[in-house]
Amino acid sequence: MPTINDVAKRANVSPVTVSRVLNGAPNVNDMTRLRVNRAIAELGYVPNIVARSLRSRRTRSIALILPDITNPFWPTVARGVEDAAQRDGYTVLLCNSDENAQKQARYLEAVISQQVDGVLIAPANSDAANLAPLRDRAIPTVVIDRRVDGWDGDAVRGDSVGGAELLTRHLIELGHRRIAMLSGPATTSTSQDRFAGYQAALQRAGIPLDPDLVRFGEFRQGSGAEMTHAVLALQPAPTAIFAANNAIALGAIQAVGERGLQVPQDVALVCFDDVSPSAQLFPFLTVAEQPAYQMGLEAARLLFARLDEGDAHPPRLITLPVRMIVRYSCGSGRGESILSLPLPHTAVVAA
Amino acid sequence: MPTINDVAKRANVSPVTVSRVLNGAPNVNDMTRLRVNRAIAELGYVPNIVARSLRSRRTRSIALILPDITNPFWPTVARGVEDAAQRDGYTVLLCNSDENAQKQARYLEAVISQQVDGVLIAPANSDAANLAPLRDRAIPTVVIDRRVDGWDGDAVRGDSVGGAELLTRHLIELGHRRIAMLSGPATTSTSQDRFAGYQAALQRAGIPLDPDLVRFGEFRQGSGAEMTHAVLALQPAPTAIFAANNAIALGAIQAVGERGLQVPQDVALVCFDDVSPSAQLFPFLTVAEQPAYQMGLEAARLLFARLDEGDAHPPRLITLPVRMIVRYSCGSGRGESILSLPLPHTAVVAA
DNA sequence: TTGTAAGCGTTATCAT
DNA sequence: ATGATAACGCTTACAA
Repeated sequence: MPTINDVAKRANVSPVTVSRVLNGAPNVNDMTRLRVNRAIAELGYVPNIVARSLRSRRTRSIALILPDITNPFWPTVARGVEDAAQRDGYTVLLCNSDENAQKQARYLEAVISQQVDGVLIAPANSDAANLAPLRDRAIPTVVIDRRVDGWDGDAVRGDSVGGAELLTRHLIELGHRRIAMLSGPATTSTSQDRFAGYQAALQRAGIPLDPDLVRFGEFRQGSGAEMTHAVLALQPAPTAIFAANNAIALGAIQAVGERGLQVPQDVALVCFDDVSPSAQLFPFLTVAEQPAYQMGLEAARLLFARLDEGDAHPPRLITLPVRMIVRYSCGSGRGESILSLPLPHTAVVAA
Repeated sequence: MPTINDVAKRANVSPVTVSRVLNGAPNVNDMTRLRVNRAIAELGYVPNIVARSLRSRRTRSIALILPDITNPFWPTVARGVEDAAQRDGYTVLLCNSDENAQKQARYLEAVISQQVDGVLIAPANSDAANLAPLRDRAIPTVVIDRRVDGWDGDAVRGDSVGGAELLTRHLIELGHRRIAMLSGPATTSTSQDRFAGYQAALQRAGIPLDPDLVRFGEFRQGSGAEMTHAVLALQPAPTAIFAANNAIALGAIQAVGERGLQVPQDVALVCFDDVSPSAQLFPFLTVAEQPAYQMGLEAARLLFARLDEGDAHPPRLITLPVRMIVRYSCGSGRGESILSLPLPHTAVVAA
């Protein structure tokens, strides 16, 4: 592996000059720059980022810590982050915490050890203690998708409360009164907020909350199936289900099928997050779609801005609008129509 | 950020001794080790991997370069890699080449620059020139899922030919004679091999190959939909479709629906790779499932073995068996039965 | 069992 | 516009 010194010798300059060329410093003679670039090409030289980072104390890398890489929502967020990072010349370390606070803690230590310049994290739960290693070292951090109690730093979230309220209201308007709410862990803010929206919609419609119809589990298909079986066994059973995310909704569809019933004929279903990429295949599934790609993009931008500016600005919170996509099929069941509504009572808020 | 020197001072030892404790060297006095560990804990010291890597010339990181992170097949592979890596204390850099040779080249340069110890790659195409930077620098590499012409290094693949033949034969046994083959880029070996298996099955059944029924596009839903529309517009139209991967199959389902038809009533469909996690939702879809998780696991193990052994062993090729899952529904369409067949003529081959 | 010295490849700083 | 020097934090090699 050729080093900067090899390049310097071949170009008859000092290593410092090569470094200047590599970093696009303005004060380099055009001829010199040419010679250096030729030497770089001839040797197939690639800078050693490890050495650069050690000296410059910046790695131009960020960590992206996600709770579940097998849920298509998160890879979409990741692509937004990647695209933003690529534009700014940052490398993304993608970590999968598996919704597990311990695994998340291990990854945090790992990426601190890797000297990442900043961290994007969708935390496994809303306990700020889990983020202490970041705060202690003053590592710029943007929290994605979820609230963390007592943490006031940069954050990007979808409007969980508003979206949940809208979905629930939709079911109510269709005539449903026994609506089950199948949610993720009670310790995540998205579970809490979507439950709050559900509760608000019921209250506004004068429908009493039946605690039996509210379940907290995991944001996974298996958990969704279990919870669905549980609520469908109730007497009387709910006529509609609100799934707090796409994986839970898939579990619901599965469980409904296992009981010899069908969505939407026998049980109505709505959910948060789209079930992409196969969304078109469920023309009956009304969803509150969060702009996943944009969420990643905005979060990364926020982080890069913070890395540039330091603590000049106060923390920023970006709340992204959620749009409800009402899908319904007509006639034979093969028709497809998508009705897309902008959410009136949400907006991008800079706090 | 405390350094190894801070720890050394607090524990009244030299930095070298701290380094020994960190790396689990055997020749350290128990009392000393205790003092050092206490100092580490008290200071909240985390080793600087950048400095360690610069000196030791090993980063304990590997790159995983995948063609499409939004296809659930690849995240599953990634989880296998991650799990193997975590066990061996390696960090995985996940890169998404987007099936794009240029983007792949940029990522290769980036991870070389990052000094990764090794690379796992599912190459965007079968041209060995794309992997030259790895070969030139003698960076241990394992090629996943796809062949690279003229590259003889470690590799892990599924049995594309056998799986394709099995799927095609299945359709033939169901009575189909006009079977469309919708594939990915002709430059990827998986497209080529699956086409070869398709061809072999037709030939064995004495069915002439109709070039109009064979299409090469991209491994994406959109491409699958386009190709489906194209072949369904033929006169006479095919009665069955073999999709070369899950995304193409989803596109086929979509396009069939858009034409007012249904799978499997109007058009039969089989595909390579499962459409997980929504597999249960398509109880009609017969697939050739590659063991994605295991593929990642084996590939990582192969790489770690290579990193340990150097070039002691000749290149190893692991071909993983593909299992065909025949799904069929009875009666109302809600029944689910899965018939799983081990593939008789495939095996793990160590070459 | 522990320590000293040197150096990994780059860039910050200061000088010319 | 270019160069000399030192330093980033750690581990290797050697010494005690």
